[in-house]
Amino acid sequence: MNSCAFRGQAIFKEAGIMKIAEPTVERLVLYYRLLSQLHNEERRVVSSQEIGEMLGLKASQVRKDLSYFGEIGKRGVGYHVDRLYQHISNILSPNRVWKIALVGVGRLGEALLGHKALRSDKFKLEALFDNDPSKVGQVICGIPCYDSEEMTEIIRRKEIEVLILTVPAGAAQISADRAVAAGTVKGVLTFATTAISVPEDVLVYRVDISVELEKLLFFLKGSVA
Amino acid sequence: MNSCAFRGQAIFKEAGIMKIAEPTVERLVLYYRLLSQLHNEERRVVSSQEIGEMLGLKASQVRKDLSYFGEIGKRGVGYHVDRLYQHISNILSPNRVWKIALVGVGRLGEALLGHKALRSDKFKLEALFDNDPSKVGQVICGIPCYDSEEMTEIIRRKEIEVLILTVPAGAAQISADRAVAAGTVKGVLTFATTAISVPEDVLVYRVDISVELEKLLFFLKGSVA
DNA sequence: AATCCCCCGTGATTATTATAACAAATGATT
DNA sequence: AATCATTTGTTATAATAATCACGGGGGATT
Ligand SMILES: NC(=O)c1ccc[n+]([C@@H]2O[C@H](COP(=O)([O-])OP(=O)(O)OC[C@H]3O[C@@H](n4cnc5c(N)ncnc54)[C@H](O)[C@@H]3O)[C@@H](O)[C@H]2O)c1
Ligand SMILES: NC(=O)c1ccc[n+]([C@@H]2O[C@H](COP(=O)([O-])OP(=O)(O)OC[C@H]3O[C@@H](n4cnc5c(N)ncnc54)[C@H](O)[C@@H]3O)[C@@H](O)[C@H]2O)c1
Repeated sequence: MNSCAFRGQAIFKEAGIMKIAEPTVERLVLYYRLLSQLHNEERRVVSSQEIGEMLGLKASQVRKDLSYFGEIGKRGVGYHVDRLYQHISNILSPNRVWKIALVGVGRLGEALLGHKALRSDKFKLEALFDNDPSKVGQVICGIPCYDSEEMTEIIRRKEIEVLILTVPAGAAQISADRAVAAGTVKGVLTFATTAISVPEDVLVYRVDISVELEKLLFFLKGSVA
Repeated sequence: MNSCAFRGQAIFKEAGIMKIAEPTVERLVLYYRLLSQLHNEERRVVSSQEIGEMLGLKASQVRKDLSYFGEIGKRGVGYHVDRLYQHISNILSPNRVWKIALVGVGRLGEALLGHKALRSDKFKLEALFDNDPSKVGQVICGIPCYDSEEMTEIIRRKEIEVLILTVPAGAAQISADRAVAAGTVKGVLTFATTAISVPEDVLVYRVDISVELEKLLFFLKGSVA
């Protein structure tokens, strides 16, 4: 089963190629988490209605998302928890273990290092980079920290494919440039509060905490008298 | 100028009520940051084309977003940097200084505390909450940390309106419940990797780092051979 | 086995968001 | 002043995403 980035409702394509919309992938991860929980609770079946209530989604949305991958539920009954869990797990599982690196071992970088989000069997964190002499050369959370000046060379040598950027805004572009120059980087997850420009074939995802807070406050302004 | 949360393209309403789509608000924050930078560089004018190039957006998107708030640009010329900066600042500025609290002073909570995202004149961080005895009673980054058992009472007394949730997933719902019980909370920004359920009139924004990483990996799988 | 209520899968519809296209305005140039 | 190259504001259109609505299994119950 192949898949690729796509803006639009998920559709089956003749050639066996499946294109899944980003909002659907996001919800698949939520379904996966929920199923994991239900699995642990030894729950046997669950309906789209129930999934929707637990995640704050419409039942029809849940059914549509799940139906993109074949008829996995049972009419009149619901979805078999373990089967659906395994199914979504297959969909989300990568076809390889990605090699990743984190640039900027500051407050946020260290928080990430300590968190389970970076302990996944989908990737292996192979290197850290920083320009702070007190960090370079250290082994932090079991991962060696290198000088960011050597980034291009080390990323190329280690064949790092994914970059997590937790450097200050001013260092984001130069860090991205150094990493991309290695030629191995396929994707970047950036937390910097600035836009970065990379070659077209590098996929960038941005997590912008300040923006989310601003949006919350903006819409609060309108909803409250 | 009033505004409220709304799913759909921004429209002027007769009554002077303006409804702005969330994607537009998100980009407004990006425009604001960029304008701040251009302002510091003493740039005088900028075109929608240039803004778009710097932020990775189409010029037509930029013009559309900016036009919701009246004719602020000058045809044949572009947008006057300082004027647009001030204008967006007005749009984004709250009609009050929000009182906020942060629950869960762990790795992520502390990273946020140290970051400028929580040093804004749009809100005042009034309280921290944790259930770790080594944190309760301390003053962390200048903010007092209270026992999470006392949350309802303290939030009510301090009239906290916005909550930042950085507790483990298992503590997210109980924390939200305790806070909401105070009756003063209007909005929540949660980083927990779980859904929380709150009354309809409480606005929830979620930042889910693991989900973003999962999405990146999923779409990498499809884009790479 | 007939009846009933349940609940999935899916095509149709609606809602939302992005892009394109162009008239109108602006300042520069001749 | 007329012409021209620009660049906005805005309407029209396209693209994307969510929801509805219903056909059709599925199993329990009588
Ligand atoms: N901390 C937060 O809660 C938070 C919230 C929102 C956004 N962010 C964003 O995340 C990023 C990191 O924030 P932070 O709070 O961890 O900052 P920080 O200052 O604590 O850490 C930044 C790290 O990057 C390193 N660094 C600086 N320049 C570098 C370079 N050229 N190459 C390699 N490393 C370099 C520094 O030595 C430091 O270790 C920033 O862009 C920030 O805007 C952070
Ligand atoms: N650290 C990260 O980079 C990261 C990444 C993605 C998601 N998250 C999410 O953010 C949240 C916090 O993560 P973290 O890494 O900071 O965890 P952490 O364990 O470092 O911190 C959690 C804090 O919450 C406190 N706490 C626990 N139960 C509490 C309760 N009932 N009331 C009040 N406080 C309580 C703990 O004492 C601790 O100080 C989690 O939901 C996590 O999934 C964190």
